[in-house]
Amino acid sequence: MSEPRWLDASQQRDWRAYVDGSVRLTELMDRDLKTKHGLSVSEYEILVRLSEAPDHRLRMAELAANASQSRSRLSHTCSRLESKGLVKRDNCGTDKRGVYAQLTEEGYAALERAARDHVEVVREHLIDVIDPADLEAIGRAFGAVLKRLGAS
Amino acid sequence: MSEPRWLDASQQRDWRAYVDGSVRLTELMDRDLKTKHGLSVSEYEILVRLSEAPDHRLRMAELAANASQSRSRLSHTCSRLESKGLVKRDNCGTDKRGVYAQLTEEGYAALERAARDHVEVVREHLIDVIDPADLEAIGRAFGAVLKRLGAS
DNA sequence: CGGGAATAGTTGAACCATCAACTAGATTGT
DNA sequence: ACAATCTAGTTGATGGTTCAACTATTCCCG
Repeated sequence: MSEPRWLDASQQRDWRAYVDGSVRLTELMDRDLKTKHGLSVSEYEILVRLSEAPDHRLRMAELAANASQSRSRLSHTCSRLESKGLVKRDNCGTDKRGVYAQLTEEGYAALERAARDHVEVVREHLIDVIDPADLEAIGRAFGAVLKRLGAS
Repeated sequence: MSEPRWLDASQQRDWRAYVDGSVRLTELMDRDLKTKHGLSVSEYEILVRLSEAPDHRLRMAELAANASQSRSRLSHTCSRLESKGLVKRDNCGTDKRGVYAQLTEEGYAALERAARDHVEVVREHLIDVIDPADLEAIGRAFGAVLKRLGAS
């Protein structure tokens, strides 16, 4: 039960800016995707990961890890996406427990449309308003965070 | 309907690291606060803002803006906090529509306990694992994001 | 003053995430 | 081979968030 090592004033300020800014930014992206394309951020993320996978398909567990979602959440989200016709499930031949999530043509098209708008929002509210060197710093920093988290 | 200005490879990598890292980090903080102190991040944020206000109280609207929450969400969250005895509502004399959210003694004590653990998590998973200059960059960058968002 | 517009805050319903419990198939050890 | 255990994925209940609708009060202005 040692004394906590409090943040100093400048750390406090920077941390607070990050918390507030990222909350507001996520909110904005969420509303934007939802109103213009009927997708939540987590649905969007799923589509992105699938689109980057070979044959546009991934095993559920891999997809969950990839998109930083719990398996349960992925299952629900995937059902929603399936009922919208953007994804379909196939079962895996080699492992009868296994399920592939497969991006449909329609899903790919929806993603392409959404991505165009999305990248514009990301530029307009983050990338174009900060110093390029600061974006690199952000990448470095959160890369380190991921490495730290992965190790635990 | 112009061509979207896609991100280049390095922007893409940095942006992705940020998205993944911040999702995972928030998740971690959430679970930590919830298991150790029975508080969600948004409840915690409310307590923090109140603790920083004069007399430990704020008008609902101001508190909502401060904590980047919708009024509706604040209303619900506040009710929960109230039923836990951490906050109480007082109505405002000068504006009969107005309501003050007031941090209770118990609420302040709970916050103090939670903050000790919380700062440790933030250090261990972000501040202590990144370059101090990168933290400053993060602060600068998200400060700019907030400024951009505030202007819209 | 008085009536319309704006503001403060709450409420309930629908929606999404989380957690624990569950089914079914694979793996391991003896 | 077979029981114990582990992994893949789903499901349903619970609780938090969002959205639209609502009440009550204040502000604005002719």
